[in-house]
Amino acid sequence: MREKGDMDDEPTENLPAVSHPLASHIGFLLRRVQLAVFSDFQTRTATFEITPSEYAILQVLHASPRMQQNRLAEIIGVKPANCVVLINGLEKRHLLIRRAYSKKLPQGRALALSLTMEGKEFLKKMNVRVLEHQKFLVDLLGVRAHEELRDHLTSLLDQADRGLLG
Amino acid sequence: MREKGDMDDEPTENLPAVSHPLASHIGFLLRRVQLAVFSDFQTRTATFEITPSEYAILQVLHASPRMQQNRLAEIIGVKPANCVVLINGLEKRHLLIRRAYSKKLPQGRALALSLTMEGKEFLKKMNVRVLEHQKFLVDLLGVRAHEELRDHLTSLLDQADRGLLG
DNA sequence: TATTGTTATACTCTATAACTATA
DNA sequence: TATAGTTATAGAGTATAACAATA
Repeated sequence: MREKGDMDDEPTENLPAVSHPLASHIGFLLRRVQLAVFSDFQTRTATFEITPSEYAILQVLHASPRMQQNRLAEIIGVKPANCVVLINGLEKRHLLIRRAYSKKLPQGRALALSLTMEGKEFLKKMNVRVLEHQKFLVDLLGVRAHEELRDHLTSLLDQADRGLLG
Repeated sequence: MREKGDMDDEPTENLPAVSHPLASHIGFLLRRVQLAVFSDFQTRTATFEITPSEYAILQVLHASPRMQQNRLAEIIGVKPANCVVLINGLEKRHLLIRRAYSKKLPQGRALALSLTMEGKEFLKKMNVRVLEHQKFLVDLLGVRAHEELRDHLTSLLDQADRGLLG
């Protein structure tokens, strides 16, 4: 039965976003949540004037020094061409160095990337804020849910890297 | 103890991406997974020539006809100014219509957005592919993990909307 | 006059192709 | 000559401010 107010040009009542059909779309949720999480990251690390992608570079090079650019680009999910610009900026700030390999494995024009001492100290200071950011997410979700979220995202990412997705 | 091969200019061995410190960064995982999931969505719906954001608009308007643009923009997480362009394109394709409210609630220049019959049929056909996309994700993760992922993302999104994040 | 929608614009991110440099 | 890196450029997505239209 229709109520008296149910007229054709009446606007839809305001509803919380969660009640919409998009609420069950993983892709939609991923996009919204990613923007929010990045925003929190950026806010907490604003004084370091660094983007999430640049942070990813420093973090990967800290764990795996003397890495090639192409391999680094693959890991952080950025095209080699775009990675160049990021690395240029970090090199100008003396946070990392490019060195030619003198021998061994790589072919062609391969360069080895490593953090400078300055870069390591920078990363150490920045990680204080990044850990606060991560702790904030854990506190919001709870330890268990945070682990589940991380594991499920990792599972999807692994399968995407194996070509089962995308 | 250091092995004989442990020289200073030797490159780091190749490792699966998952072994990197970024593997526990929710923000990093969200970005990578979102790109992969969107890519699968785009591939499966390529023939409809529609972006995820445009799909979100159609889906929301189907569930909530006569919605205002500002409210729609808020729900799909796009600035009103950018939403205009998306709506223009969908209107030119006759998938939705803009109508002025003749009376009642809204103030100012408010317009009511609704799907056309063509828009509803378009969405119905497209949803066949979108459901395949969603089923693919469920199959990859398993029903239980998919639900957990959705719930955790929703939880984070709700708290972000309440200003606790970002 | 407050609210809603629109335009214009700029900035970032991402994608592609063509080009350079090195083992 | 195959591999790695670089340049240039184009296209999305996003953000902001100024402006126009309507109750």
